[in-house]
Amino acid sequence: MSTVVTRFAPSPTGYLHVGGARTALFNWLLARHTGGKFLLRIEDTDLARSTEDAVDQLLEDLRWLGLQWDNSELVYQSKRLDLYNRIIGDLLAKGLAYEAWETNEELDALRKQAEKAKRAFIYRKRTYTEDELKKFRDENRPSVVRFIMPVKDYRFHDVVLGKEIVQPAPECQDFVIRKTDGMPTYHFGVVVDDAEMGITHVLRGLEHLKNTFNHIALQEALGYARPIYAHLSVMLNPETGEKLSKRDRDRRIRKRVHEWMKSAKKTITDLATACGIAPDRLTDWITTDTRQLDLAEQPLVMKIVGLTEADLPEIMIHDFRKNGYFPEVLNNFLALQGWSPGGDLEQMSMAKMVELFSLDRINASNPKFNREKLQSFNTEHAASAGPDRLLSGMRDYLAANPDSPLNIATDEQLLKILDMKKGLRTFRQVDESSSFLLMPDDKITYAPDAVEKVLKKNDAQGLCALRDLRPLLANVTDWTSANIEHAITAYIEQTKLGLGKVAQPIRVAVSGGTISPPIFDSLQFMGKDATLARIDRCIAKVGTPEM
RNA sequence: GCCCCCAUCGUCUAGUGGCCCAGGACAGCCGGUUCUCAGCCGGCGAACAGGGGUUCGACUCCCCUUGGGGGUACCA
Repeated sequence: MSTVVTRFAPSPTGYLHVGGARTALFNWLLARHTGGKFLLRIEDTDLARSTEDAVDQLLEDLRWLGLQWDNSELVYQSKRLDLYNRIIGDLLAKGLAYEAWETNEELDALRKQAEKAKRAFIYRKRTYTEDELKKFRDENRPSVVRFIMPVKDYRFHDVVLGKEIVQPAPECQDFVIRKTDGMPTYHFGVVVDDAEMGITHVLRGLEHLKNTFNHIALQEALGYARPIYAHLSVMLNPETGEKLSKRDRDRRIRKRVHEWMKSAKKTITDLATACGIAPDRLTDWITTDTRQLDLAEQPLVMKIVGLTEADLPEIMIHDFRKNGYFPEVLNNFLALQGWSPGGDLEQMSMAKMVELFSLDRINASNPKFNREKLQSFNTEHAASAGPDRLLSGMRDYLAANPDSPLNIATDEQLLKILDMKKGLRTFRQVDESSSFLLMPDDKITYAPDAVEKVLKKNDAQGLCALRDLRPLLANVTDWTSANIEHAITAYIEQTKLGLGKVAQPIRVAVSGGTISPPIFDSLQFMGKDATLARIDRCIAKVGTPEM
């Protein structure tokens, strides 16, 4: 009985994305379920795209999710070139691989030609003439190393698909194993490292299905054991129906910018001046679909066109953290994208998932990622979580959102706010609806539509109520929620106004908007002086002379 | 173009030939509760893509069509 060894092998090109996180989760679950090991390897063979920052972000996200890996020393492919070169040298010496000199342009031309002839492009070993070889060397043309893929049928059993996948002999081709820059290709790196690390189960995205044949051929040539393969479905964006991608956020902003220009009758130049980004840069971005705003530019543009963080689709794990989800809920939800324990069970702890996880209950069809259900899970989890978990969750959210006014709150204050916001969906929602409680007075801005609707409408009825209420509240000696309620209820009975007609003006005066925790509790939280000061300030700012 | 994978309510799914005129969850709709947002309570509508087989019997097995997705790199 050999133990299970799984791995997650991301390439460090940015924050961890949901698809990757699900792959990591499944590998982690399998390892934990079987008492095996879960290893982490960094596939940084693409020199142009890999960064050290990205590695840090990746590790941070994985830790946040609680997917702890078991290798104390991270495996970086970029640090293993000696090993790869030794093996490639052997392959070359044995005549199982060879150098090839075609340029990208030549290969492109061949591919186009094949497509025109309606057949697949297959690369097989070419013999170069002595003259050609001399010419290549003379002009110092860089070469790649290609593996001679033995021409035969390849087959393997896939656990998720539950069947044998076959590649017929005519589709075999000699693929590149070392690039001109001296780095191994993905195919070569995975095969060598999976074998070296003793990986027994490879769970990875479906986009790798056809790569598996290359990997098998290499394993056979190198005398490696074949791991068990399980290819996971790809998660789809419900809006586009395509693979979830980091680009989706940019798309959303782009769409909104178009709407904004149309409805507000603005141009891209207006946008550029408003957000302080060079007009050329923005024009280039808006006219070229493949261009993306970088992380620093996004918020500037979003602010102008009226988009908030919460409006963008979360794609990166970091986005979910910033938007105030529990990591355990995200894991639970991600697990359900393609796996089910069977029956009606959906909401589970990590421990329960570990207990119930099994490969043969993984689905092969591609799920569309549906945020509403995730939100609902988060809501229910928050409702059943104890104060400690809520507080630590809130603290974690605040750490990811250093600009929130709630960062100055004490634990006691946070606990009170959390208690007032029972029924919360996300921590961001708590933040957005409660941060006025801890903001300095002069940071409160009054939302124009709230002022209009709640204070000024009907001959400024709301504002009048505020003026009436001001002395009544000043008379409350013991400033508790219950006493405040008494005072206000008395006023309601006397004036025959509904509670809504009175509570809303106070809410606007105190928070600037129409959303807050229950109003009496909010006033108690702020204290008498702060409450009266805000009411005065509101009357002064909003009150009209003719009143 | 070529190769491959997939197919149950709008979405995620349960269902492994009779337990299913198909169950759950989210979303939706209707009603109730409430000072706002949320929440909560009660109710409703909603699917086996189509066509052939196999079988006493198909959501479940096979084939075709259609639809969706992925790959087609010196990216992983």
